[in-house]
Amino acid sequence: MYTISEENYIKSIYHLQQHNRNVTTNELALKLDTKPASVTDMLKKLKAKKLLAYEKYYGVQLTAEGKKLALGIVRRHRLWEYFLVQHLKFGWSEVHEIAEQLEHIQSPMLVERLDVFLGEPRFDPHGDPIPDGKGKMENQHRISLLLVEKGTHAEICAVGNQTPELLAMLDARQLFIGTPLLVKNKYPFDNSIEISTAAMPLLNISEQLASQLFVKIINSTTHA
Amino acid sequence: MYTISEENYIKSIYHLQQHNRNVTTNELALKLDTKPASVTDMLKKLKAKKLLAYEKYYGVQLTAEGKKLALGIVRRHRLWEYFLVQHLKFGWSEVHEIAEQLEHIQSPMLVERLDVFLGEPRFDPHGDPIPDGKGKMENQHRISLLLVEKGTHAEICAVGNQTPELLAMLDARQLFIGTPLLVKNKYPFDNSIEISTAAMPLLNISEQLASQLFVKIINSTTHA
DNA sequence: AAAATAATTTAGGGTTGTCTAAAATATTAT
DNA sequence: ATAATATTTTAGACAACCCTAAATTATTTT
Repeated sequence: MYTISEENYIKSIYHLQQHNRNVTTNELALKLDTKPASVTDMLKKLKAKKLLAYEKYYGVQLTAEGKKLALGIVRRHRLWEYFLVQHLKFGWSEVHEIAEQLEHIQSPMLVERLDVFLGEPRFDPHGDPIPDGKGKMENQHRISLLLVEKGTHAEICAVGNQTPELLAMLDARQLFIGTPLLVKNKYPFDNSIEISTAAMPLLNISEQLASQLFVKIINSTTHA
Repeated sequence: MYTISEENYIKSIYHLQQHNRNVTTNELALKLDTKPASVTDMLKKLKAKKLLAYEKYYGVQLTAEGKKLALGIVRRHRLWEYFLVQHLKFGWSEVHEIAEQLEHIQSPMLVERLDVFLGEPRFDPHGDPIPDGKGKMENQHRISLLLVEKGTHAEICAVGNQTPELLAMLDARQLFIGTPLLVKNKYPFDNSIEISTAAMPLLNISEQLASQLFVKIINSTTHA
């Protein structure tokens, strides 16, 4: 089994690898709130355990085994988030911190039973897909709100990051996973977007916010 | 906040204190599966944190603050056990190990919401009382099976320890928390007891086993 | 292509919690 | 009451994980 620290490194590398092909020491130190020197130490250790390929000065990638471990951690994290929101009635912005702890509980049987208890959900409360027992996950057909054309009906299905700042902003505007919306206008001046929802008839979304909002297109009236 | 190790020490001291007024270094080392020297080190640390009173060579007792912490840990442990058995369908003999990990998750809000979700249970699946948010717990009217007289109807309400050995034995005999039984005979030769249950019409219980089984008396026909 | 800068690693050290072996203290037996 | 034994503590060390400061390597600028 692996320590909590090791698991956190593997998870962070996995997430960073989604965007950048190659993960650097500094990125990792930033993400893990630690110092580059500490990262180097741990990378050597994880390399020895064959969880990642690490070439001095040239960054890191997960091995197949490392990726498998990462997906297991992500699975646990997202299942617990689902439990916290669905059954314990936490707000979706409050659960991340607690799930960070719960994801490290060691017991394969616990994870499988939790999954069954929850009804084998495919997406967590933030709209992120939950890997199954074999590490497979569904790829939701999602697109950044920035790219949606004027006149399109869509539904929020994920958020790009889970900082408290972003989540607080969405709460205030009553924008949640599953909220339907209509893109009423797009302003090239600042790339902001004007939408309307059931709760909010007119809402201006900044470029920065829109870039973090992912939607599923319901139908388009543009070409009518 | 406290480390997992610190919490484990406090919890073990609490449990040992239930039986022995004064807890010794060796007892603790045995219970925590560690060496006496390590225990001494930790006791000094916990004394400095005012969680216990510790006099060199003369054992340990928890302070009010230490006891409060211990009750908090016991509360978390037993709530999680309840969740694991009630909702995730674990056998009552499988949950201890997992609850040992879950009890260390840090989040007061999580505990309170879990409690509400579970329906604020007063007893865990082993029949042990669950402390409430203030550390209060109900004292079930329980008595060792050894002391029950012949002809008495009773119901199992707790087990004295949770070793896998004991729990496996109870499983095999289909003896669970809540199982009603009748004491048919007591044999002074070896202090064994003969009982009958719905599933098992005639069952001999050794002195060792009976001493670990606690029951609630339903009614007595002895004086008829 | 050399110099300046940025990123990364190494060296040496701290903390927590553990260990073994030896010393100190308490308890029990005679 | 002293000797033998059991318990507990101290001393010194180790592993995991983190740190700072200095050295090394890579990248960017000129």
